[in-house]
Amino acid sequence: MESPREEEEDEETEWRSREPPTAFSRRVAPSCQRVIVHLDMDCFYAQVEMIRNPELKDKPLGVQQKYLMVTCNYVARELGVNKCMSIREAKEKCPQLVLVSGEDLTHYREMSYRVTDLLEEFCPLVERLGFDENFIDITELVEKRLRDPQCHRATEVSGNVYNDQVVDPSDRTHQRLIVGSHVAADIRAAVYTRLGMTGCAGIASNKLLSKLVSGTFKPNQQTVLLPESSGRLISSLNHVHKIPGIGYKTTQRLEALGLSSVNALQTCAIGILEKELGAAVAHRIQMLSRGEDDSAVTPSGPPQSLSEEDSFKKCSTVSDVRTRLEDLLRLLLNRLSSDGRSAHTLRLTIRQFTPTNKYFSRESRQCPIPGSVAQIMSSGSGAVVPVLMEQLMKLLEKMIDVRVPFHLTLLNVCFSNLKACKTSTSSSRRSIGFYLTQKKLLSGDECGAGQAMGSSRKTNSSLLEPPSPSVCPVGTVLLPENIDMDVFSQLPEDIKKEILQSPHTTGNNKNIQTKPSASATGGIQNFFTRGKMGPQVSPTRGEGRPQDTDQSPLKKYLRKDQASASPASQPSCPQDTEPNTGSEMDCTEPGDSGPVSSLPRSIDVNVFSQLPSELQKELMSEWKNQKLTPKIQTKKVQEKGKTSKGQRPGPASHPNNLLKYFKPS
DNA sequence: GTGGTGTAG
DNA sequence: GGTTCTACACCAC
Repeated sequence: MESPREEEEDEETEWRSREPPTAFSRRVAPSCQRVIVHLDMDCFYAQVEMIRNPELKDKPLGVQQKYLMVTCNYVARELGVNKCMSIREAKEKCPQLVLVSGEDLTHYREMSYRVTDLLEEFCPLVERLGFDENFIDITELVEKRLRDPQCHRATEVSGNVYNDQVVDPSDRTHQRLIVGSHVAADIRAAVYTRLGMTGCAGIASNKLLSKLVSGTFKPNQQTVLLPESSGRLISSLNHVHKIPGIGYKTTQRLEALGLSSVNALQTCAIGILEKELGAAVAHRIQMLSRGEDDSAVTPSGPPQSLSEEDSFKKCSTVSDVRTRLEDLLRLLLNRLSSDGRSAHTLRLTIRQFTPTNKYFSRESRQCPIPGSVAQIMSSGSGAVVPVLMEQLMKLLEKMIDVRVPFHLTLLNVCFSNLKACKTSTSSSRRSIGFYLTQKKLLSGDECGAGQAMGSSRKTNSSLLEPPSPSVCPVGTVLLPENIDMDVFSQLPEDIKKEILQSPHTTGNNKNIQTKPSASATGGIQNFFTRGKMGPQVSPTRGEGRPQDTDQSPLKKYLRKDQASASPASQPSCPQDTEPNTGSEMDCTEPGDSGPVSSLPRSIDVNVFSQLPSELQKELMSEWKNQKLTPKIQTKKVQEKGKTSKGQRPGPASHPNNLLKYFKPS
């Protein structure tokens, strides 16, 4: 279920769309004409565990996270165990309870997306709600079946009818829901036969009602709600808190107004609600209390952020924090690599323990990840770990002073602002390549298009449109569509000029200016040149502008420690023989050199091996020939390069290489 | 873009 | 309001 605010916005949009239609108005069928399925997998984590280990099927099974049993199978439920019980209580009630650890969500996440993927085979309008629930708007599918003369027209509902209401096959709305129930049955059958998972479905005319009705017959059943019974369903909720979309805080405020029953909320004067909650929320929740919900089923697409977290009794030393953060980070990097996109924002969230407050609420700090770093990250290389660790520790120090005693009870590391990344070798079905065409807009902020990162569902659809530089206001960058602004902004000025002068830049060059974005001004330099954390901060060598070729971000990432020819025997980071601006970042992971035998010693084999093979070949060729004759190059840039003024350091002499790392078109 | 808040499973 | 590990949206700034 979407948050109330989003749905308010939807409502507003809907309302506007009822005005005389224009080319842009989005006409949505009246809610009674829609057919929405809510699919809720039965005790999802437990089912996944039983599929992984069929021996558990007939045993009472609980899934444990820390000291909590987050879910259990129906065998356990029959023995008195409930989800969210403490482990101790569950064991008391059911000594034979089998417990499996559910802290690693990998398998659940995978199955969750497999379910969503399968649903998308039926219909594109699938919205995820957590790992185990999906909304599917099957209106089109139902209409198609109703129009199809070949299709046998069912007169009976498949599954249960809420309130035992008698269906009227001559009623058009009933017909839709009858057909919808058969579609839902087909969907559930497919989920079972192909994935081995069972679940409950609710079929109704909107998301709210479909969700409410899906739980009325459990497990592994489905229920249709006919419109005449919606009042009864909504009234069956004995408290406003039971209405999806009204959470704890809103409930508190409603109770302060003396409103705890659904009926009280339905009949409350809107002015009173507006005064307490604001007009938008007031309107929204009163609609919900009446069973009305016009919000659209919005396809979720791939996740917009990836995070890993861990909670614990106490973490109070820097070294402990580092260990925990690094564990989380490595997990996250693996996931990012599988995902196939690059992350452009890094966030650290903590929860502090204070004696007075017991649990301090979460707080977080985030920072941008420069494009070039992001590219390396998504390659799956562990080489970025030290760099990111340093950033995480900096973020931590923005929240707490590590020199005085501290007590953390939770750490969360999050990658967000995920963008398509052509260099990915991922074949993941959820990878961005699955969703996007090869065409991609310049990122929204650079275009001034105002595409908030938080609303990338909309961004996703925008990405399917051809690039339209015309939307960029004057004064913004008009770069070739295959150029990553993040990377571009970090280049030396002379290289920027060279690129912009190349015939690739079809726009008006006079308009071109680099955006003084965070990534441009502080981004990569901050990432690479600040010393170690807090009390141990060491003066950095060569802080500031890179001095030579190897100080470019990419070269720095590629360069391995000079002394680590035998990585396994060299766990620490020895001194670099070259000027080093990168603090810890040059301390790369031990790599497997594999067949790559003729790399220059300064190159990290592990990182090298993650590069696209095309680029590997190119680099090898260059190193071998010691000259600039790569097979694949950004020709026009190189041509321009020949005419550019004077010698410039580093990347400028390899503009083609660097350009390979710019975002794909 | 950032950080807090609220909601959800 | 508390107990896990997420994920998303909104909004003020």
